[in-house]
Amino acid sequence: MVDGLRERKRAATQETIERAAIALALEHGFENVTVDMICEASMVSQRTFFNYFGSKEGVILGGAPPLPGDEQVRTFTHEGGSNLLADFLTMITSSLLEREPDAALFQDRRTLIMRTPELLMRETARMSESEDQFVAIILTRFEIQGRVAADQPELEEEARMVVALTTGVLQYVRRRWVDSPAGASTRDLLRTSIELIHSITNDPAHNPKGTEHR
Amino acid sequence: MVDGLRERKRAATQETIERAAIALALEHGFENVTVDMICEASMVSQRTFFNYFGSKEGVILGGAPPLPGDEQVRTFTHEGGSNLLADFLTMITSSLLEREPDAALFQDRRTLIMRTPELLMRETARMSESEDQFVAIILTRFEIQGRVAADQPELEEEARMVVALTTGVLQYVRRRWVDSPAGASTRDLLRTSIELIHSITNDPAHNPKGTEHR
DNA sequence: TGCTTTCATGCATAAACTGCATGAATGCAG
DNA sequence: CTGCATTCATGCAGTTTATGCATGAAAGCA
Repeated sequence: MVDGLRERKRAATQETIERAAIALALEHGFENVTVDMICEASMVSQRTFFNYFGSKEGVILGGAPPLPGDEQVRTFTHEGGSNLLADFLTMITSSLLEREPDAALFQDRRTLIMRTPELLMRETARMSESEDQFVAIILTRFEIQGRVAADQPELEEEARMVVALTTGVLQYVRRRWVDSPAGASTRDLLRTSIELIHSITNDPAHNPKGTEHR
Repeated sequence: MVDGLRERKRAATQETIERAAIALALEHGFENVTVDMICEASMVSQRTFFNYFGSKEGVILGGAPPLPGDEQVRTFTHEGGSNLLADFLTMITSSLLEREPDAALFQDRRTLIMRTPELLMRETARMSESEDQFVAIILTRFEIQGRVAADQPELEEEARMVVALTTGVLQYVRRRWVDSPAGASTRDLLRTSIELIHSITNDPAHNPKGTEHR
């Protein structure tokens, strides 16, 4: 008795609705799809749709906020290198790229979010809502690295700034994601982005040495 | 003939609605105020409200996106120091603090936006929509500083990263704005923020440690 | 077999918007 | 100041997202 019949039915219904919604939105554009259209395609009542997802955006964004998994957090806190921002950014992007059971559905979902400003904005907002949890993760890393909380407030401020900076950089990374060839390496993109940040913040003279990318 | 009667009436109506909306939202909270309430308070029809502002959010955010004025842009492009990010951040925050005719109304509006996540999100989104204009401003500064467009693409990438970073830092700055004493100096806040960024990104070992394979 | 919990649905309603028609106010000749 | 064109405020009907409530059916369980 792994699953009750109820749970299985519930999961099936949810998946049906999600697939219908994503397919419709990919075809007509998110804003041109009504909840009624999704309901008809997935053969549920409108009320059931809202019981499951709460909003039209919810069905595309998925139920849970994109938080990193336990192992990703562990890697970040315990095996971090010398570059805090880079490591954190790596963890976040990993969690964004974490795939669900169905890889194709995952891709469709990401495509849809990327091409719909409103959805992108919502996803960003959702991540900001998790700010406190991110801060906690970073503080854990500080502790493990021996940066004790003699001055907890300062450490927390630093952590919050890291989260804020990451939010910004993510905007940049996402833009590069959408209008870059499908197979482009995320790691390369992150590396060049980090370098760019350094060249911006590491001035004063800002001397572009032989930094050739691509 | 400075103003036609029409223009004056129009301006008066707009102001009446804005004041009513902001006052109501400050008192009851933005989400607890309906458009109908605003309309009743300002004695216009609902249709007129939407003719003026297009949306419930619009009446709080104001008509125009918060873009820096010409003089602010000039200061940024011509009298910039060695710190690109700091200068740009300064320009943006200045434009956010630029006051309209009525200073009190301006303050109310800011307070309201700061304490309402949804409005804050919208304002952020609005600013992101102006990304291209910001990039153009930064590129102008590059040009004036002699960084010629031998490699335009790289310069543009750098500019976009600056805008992205600024978007992130703004989140941090705004949070400090809301829960800090009213008289706190914006300049000090910016300075400490910039220092924080440097201490985060200035790690000596700029060594892109090879992380796991994906 | 009966009882409880869960679930899908219908119904009513709120609230944000939009399109369209219309009459009134304003601007502008003549 | 008179007639015409433009602009404007409004009413009205309709769409869409979203919520609360009641109800009967299905699933779990004793």
